[in-house]
Amino acid sequence: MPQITASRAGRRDGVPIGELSRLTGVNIETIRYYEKIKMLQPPPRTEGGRRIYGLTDARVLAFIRRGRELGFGLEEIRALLALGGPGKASCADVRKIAAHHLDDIRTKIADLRKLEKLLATTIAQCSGNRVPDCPVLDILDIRRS
Amino acid sequence: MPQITASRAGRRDGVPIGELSRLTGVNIETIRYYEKIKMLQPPPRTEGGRRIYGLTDARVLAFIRRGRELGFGLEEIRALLALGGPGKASCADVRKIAAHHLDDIRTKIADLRKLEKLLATTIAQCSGNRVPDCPVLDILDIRRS
DNA sequence: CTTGCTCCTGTAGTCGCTACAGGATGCATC
DNA sequence: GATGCATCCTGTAGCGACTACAGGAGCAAG
Repeated sequence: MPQITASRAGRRDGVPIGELSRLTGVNIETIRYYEKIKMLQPPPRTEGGRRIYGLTDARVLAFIRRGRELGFGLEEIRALLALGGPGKASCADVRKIAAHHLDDIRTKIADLRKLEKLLATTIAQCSGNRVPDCPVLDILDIRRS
Repeated sequence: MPQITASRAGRRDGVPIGELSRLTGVNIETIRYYEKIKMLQPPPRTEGGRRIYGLTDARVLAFIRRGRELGFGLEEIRALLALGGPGKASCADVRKIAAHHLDDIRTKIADLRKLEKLLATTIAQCSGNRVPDCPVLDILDIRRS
């Protein structure tokens, strides 16, 4: 079998941090940061002290990255990893986290939409001339709004 | 006469920081923070060293607060204050800052809407049962997405 | 004069990174 | 085997916009 005689966790040919960074699109410093805050397990090292990563690390890191892209906080992602991890995931728990996050997103969208409308109509009223009463400053100023 | 001979800038009856905080809805620590980063002029002090604020401070602070509520960054607000300040404001400049900010808001809304759709449809597919393949974990996992 | 509130300065923590400084390692080439 | 250069290491400080102390001083009422 060409399969692996691993030192620890099924890992031969590891990649150094720079290549993991390229593979996953996550910055090198960010990877080390994730290790520091325990989002990632500390990988084994070379004799010289350099980190060596395997497939599992790449997948976990990609998972984290995707979660961040979806706007999850690191703590939420940590929870999702724990749920998805040792196979004992209850889908309902995962769903709960995601649903909560969806609520947050919807609230943010609603807030931003209000802002957008207010700003857009205000800017539309602004001629761009040098006018003593600027509508944009007006909505900012308590005296008039 | 019980009246006060104002020390500096036409200011009688000043209020202490706690009252300014109540008046404007801005946290005390935040007010001091604004002073430190020079969003606010350092106010005069009592003999004992306590800050005394006047009307102008309250208006500026309210302006900043409103700007923050509208999602402007402190640097943008600083610029707006400078423009609106000594009466020499060109409305076009104000408009430019606001329009740029509006662009940002619209971009954020668009991004969040994409996220919302993706998450919402994914969560909808989730039964909540203990299923080996959780759709929510699936979109996070590189293997399937 | 004591109680209790407000206020003071200064520092450190939040979140999720990013950007150094000042070295050590590893690999290819001569 | 020496050299050069890319990559890596640790540790610390910075970003934005605050918030949260710690440890002390001021001040008004009873």
